[in-house]
Amino acid sequence: MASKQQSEKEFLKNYNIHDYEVPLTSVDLVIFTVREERLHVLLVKRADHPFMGQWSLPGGFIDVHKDKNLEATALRKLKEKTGVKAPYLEQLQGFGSKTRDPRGWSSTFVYFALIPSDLVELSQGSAVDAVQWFPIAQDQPLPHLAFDHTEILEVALQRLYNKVEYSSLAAHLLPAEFTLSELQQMYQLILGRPLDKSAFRKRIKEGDFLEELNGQFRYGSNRPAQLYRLKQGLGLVYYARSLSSD
Amino acid sequence: MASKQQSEKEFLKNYNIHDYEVPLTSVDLVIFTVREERLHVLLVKRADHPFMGQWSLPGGFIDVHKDKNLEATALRKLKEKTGVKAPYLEQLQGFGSKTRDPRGWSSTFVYFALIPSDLVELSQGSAVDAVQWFPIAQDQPLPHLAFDHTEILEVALQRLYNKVEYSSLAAHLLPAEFTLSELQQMYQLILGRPLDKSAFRKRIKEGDFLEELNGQFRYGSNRPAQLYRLKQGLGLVYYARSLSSD
DNA sequence: CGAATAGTGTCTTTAAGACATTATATT
DNA sequence: AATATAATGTCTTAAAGACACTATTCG
Repeated sequence: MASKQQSEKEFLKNYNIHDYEVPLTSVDLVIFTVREERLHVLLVKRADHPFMGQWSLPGGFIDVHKDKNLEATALRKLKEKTGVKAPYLEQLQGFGSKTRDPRGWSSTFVYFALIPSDLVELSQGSAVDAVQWFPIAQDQPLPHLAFDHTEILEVALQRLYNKVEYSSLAAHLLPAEFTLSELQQMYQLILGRPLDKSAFRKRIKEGDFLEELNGQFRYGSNRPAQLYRLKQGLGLVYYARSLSSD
Repeated sequence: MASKQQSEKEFLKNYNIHDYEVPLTSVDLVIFTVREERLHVLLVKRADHPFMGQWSLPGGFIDVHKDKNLEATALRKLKEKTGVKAPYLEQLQGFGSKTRDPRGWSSTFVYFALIPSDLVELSQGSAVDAVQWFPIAQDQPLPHLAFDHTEILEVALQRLYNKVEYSSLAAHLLPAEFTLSELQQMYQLILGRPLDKSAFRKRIKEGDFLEELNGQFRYGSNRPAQLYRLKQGLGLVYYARSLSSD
């Protein structure tokens, strides 16, 4: 153990993390997409112990050589599993306890990602038998998940539902170009309730995070709909007031 | 390395975390209080390398034997430094990178605590020379902090300012019993702007997180003020609308 | 033209801001 | 009574909800 007398340089030369009992630390991801009018979450079947053969959230250990920070680990894992490079990504929360992993004290930094389904190419990673989208729906319960991943997924869903109420978050589940009606449908799908068209559009205009694609429309057997895309480099826009108050 | 053929039990018997290069993992705390009409943050002077002698946020390593989960580590550290057992405590965010600690890849789970100043008894911990409250103010810059703690503190302050706008958070900085005027002053102090008394009170009543202490008043050379306390077991109350929109 | 969805306008409702007024203690 | 702060009431404002109405394309 280091003495107080030595210099910082000397101290670092003698420092060895393996002199201490440390927790396992990993990064896990809750990746959502919407396909076929339904919210889905990405799960992987574990190829190794512990919980071999069970479904779990994608994730893994920090590579102390490759990853420069936590977000880099999350992006690396995301790309391995989905091929998506630039998703909406934010940190959800850390989870850590003595009991969540049979190997011992374990902690994980969980990230929360939204990706438009048109960008996804699922790939089989080296340590997984399978990668699969599972719909989030009452009538279709998810399989039992490894570790505390059922609880983590629940926290992620709450974050999603809440944040959609007062921010532009839902737009990140759509392809790059979309109409206001498509955006409203996305909000409705996630919130599980219809929204008033007029109020919705006033809010979006107020938020000022979309740009009109001049002269570009979505055509159908009706009046064509103006196409929009997200203004670049804006991040999320938050509203002063939540979508509904009761 | 474990083979896929063995049982989970066998696998765990042979598993050794020290076979891998793992990041350092710690828990740090941003502890706020308000004393003498000013927001303060608790800092400790580091007694050991690295950054010996520099001020830093209180924190330390997870004790894999004592701590049952991350929050337990945070509460243990908080109690060691302040004597406070049941503060307002929430997880702020994880921070982790190759460069934040000279010992190597390092990650930390940062917790955010609010404590009423009347409960605090500062104590000198074993690994610190000093524990001290520092005022948060433009005209009084904080010392240069160890690691990335300046950045972490900035994130915590933003969380504080934001959350006070739309929740009952500020009430957790007051002693157990307080008047509505005292509560309003606390909000004003943190937000740095005056609030309208009538609007403020309507909001608090709407939130319904206070209970009147029947017949108990704060006396002065004026009309006595009704005393209130937080309703127990409620957690934070969030408003549908932020305090001000411009 | 009819069907269908896009897009806008008007009135109401809700919660907050501005600000005046009343209430009740001490000195 | 004067003073000080507590507590409440009224009017206005901002943004959302309800809902009707107009616009524009295709078949």
